[in-house]
Amino acid sequence: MLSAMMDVMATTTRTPLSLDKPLPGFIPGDLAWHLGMILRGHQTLFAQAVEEMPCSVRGYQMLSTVIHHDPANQQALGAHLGIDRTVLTYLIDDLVTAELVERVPAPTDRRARKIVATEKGLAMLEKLEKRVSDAEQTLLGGLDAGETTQLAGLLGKLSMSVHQAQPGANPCEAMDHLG
Amino acid sequence: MLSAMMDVMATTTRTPLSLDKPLPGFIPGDLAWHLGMILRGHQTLFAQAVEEMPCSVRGYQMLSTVIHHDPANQQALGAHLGIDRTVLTYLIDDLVTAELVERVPAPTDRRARKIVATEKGLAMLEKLEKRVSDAEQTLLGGLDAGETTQLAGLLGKLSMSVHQAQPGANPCEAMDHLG
DNA sequence: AAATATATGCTGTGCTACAGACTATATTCC
DNA sequence: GGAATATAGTCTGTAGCACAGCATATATTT
Repeated sequence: MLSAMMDVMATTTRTPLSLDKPLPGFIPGDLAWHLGMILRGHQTLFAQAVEEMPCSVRGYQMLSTVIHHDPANQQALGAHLGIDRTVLTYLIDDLVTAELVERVPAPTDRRARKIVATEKGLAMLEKLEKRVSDAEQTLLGGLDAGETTQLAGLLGKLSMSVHQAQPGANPCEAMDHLG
Repeated sequence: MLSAMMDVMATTTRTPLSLDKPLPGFIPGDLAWHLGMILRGHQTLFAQAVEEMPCSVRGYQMLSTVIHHDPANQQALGAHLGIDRTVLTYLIDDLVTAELVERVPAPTDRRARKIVATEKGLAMLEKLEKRVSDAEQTLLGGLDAGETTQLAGLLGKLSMSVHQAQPGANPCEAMDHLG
C-alpha cells in the first residue's frame, strides 16, 4: 500500500493527470487514510506539547484564537474552531477555572460575552507556543525545508478552497467579519 | 488570519527556511487548524459520497481495506484503520448484517476470523469508489493538476514519516506483515 | 502438560456532543 | 412605541460511542 504512494512521490514533476484520476496510484479513499494518519500523528505530538493545558489541544486552540484573533464573542470563537456553542460553554468554563481567560461583557452587545486572556493565559500561551512549534517541526521532520514550504502553501490553499466550497459548514467564515 | 496563509502561499519557490520557524507566517498551531479544516471538509464530502454505506466513512474504509489489502484477521484490519478491537466487533457486525462482508474462520489460525467481502460488498465498493473519487476531486478542486500531484506526494511522504516516528501508535505497521 | 500469549467477543461505564428549552438582549416592522 | 422575531449564552437530559475489564478459545513456548 505504501509502495503505491512511492510511485506518486517519484513523479515530483508535473505529470499530466487525467482529470478522472486525480491521484494516480491512490485507491479511492486513500486520501482520507493519509490525512487521518497525519492528523493522528500530529494530535499525539500536539497533545504532549500542551499537556498542562486544560482541555488539551482544544484548550490551546481556544486560547490561541482568543489572543491572536480576538473574536468578538463566544460564537465566533466556537465557529472558528468548529465547536458547538453548548460545548463551548463548559470548555470556556475550564479555562476560566484555570484563570487563563475571563468572560467580560461584550462592549457592543450586552447579550454577548467577550473572552479575553488573563496575564496568566498570555504567559501560558507564550510558553506553549514554543512547544507546539517544536511539535510541528517534529511532525514535519521527514520533509526538507522546501517541501515544508510547499506543503504549507498547498494546505493553506486547499483550506481556503474548502472554505469557499462549504461556507456554511465551515469555521472560517466566522472570522471574516470579526477583528 | 488567512492573509498570513497567503504569505506562505506566495513563497512557492524554495525560500531558505530558518529551522526554528518551519512555517513562516503560521501561528504555532495553525497547522492543526488547517489540517482540521481540510479533514472536516473532506469528511463532509466523503460522508455524502458513501451515504448508503453502513457505518459511513468507516464502513467504506473497512470494506476498502478488506478488498484491497486483504488483512489476515480483524486485528490487522482494525490496526490499519486505527480502530479499537472491541469497537471493530460491532462495526463488522453492521457490515455483516448488511451482507457486505462475512466472517470466515482464518485458515492459519483457528482463533482468528478473516473478513471477506461478499459479492454484494464488492459491487458496493465498486459503485462507491467512483463517488469517493469524485468527492476527492471536489475537495481538491481548488488545486491544479501539478499541485494535486505535489500534495499527494507530500502527504504520502509525511504519512510515512509519521509511521516511522510512531510505529506503536500507528495503524500502518499492521499491514507491513500482511498480504 | 503447564504457562503464557493472542484473537475475538461481551458487558458495563464514563465521557462528550448535541438537541431542546429558557433567559436576556437586539433588531425589525408595523 | 410596542409587538414580533432573531441572536448570544446557559442549562438539562439523552444517546452514542470508545474503551476498560473480563471471558473464551486457540496458539505458542517451556
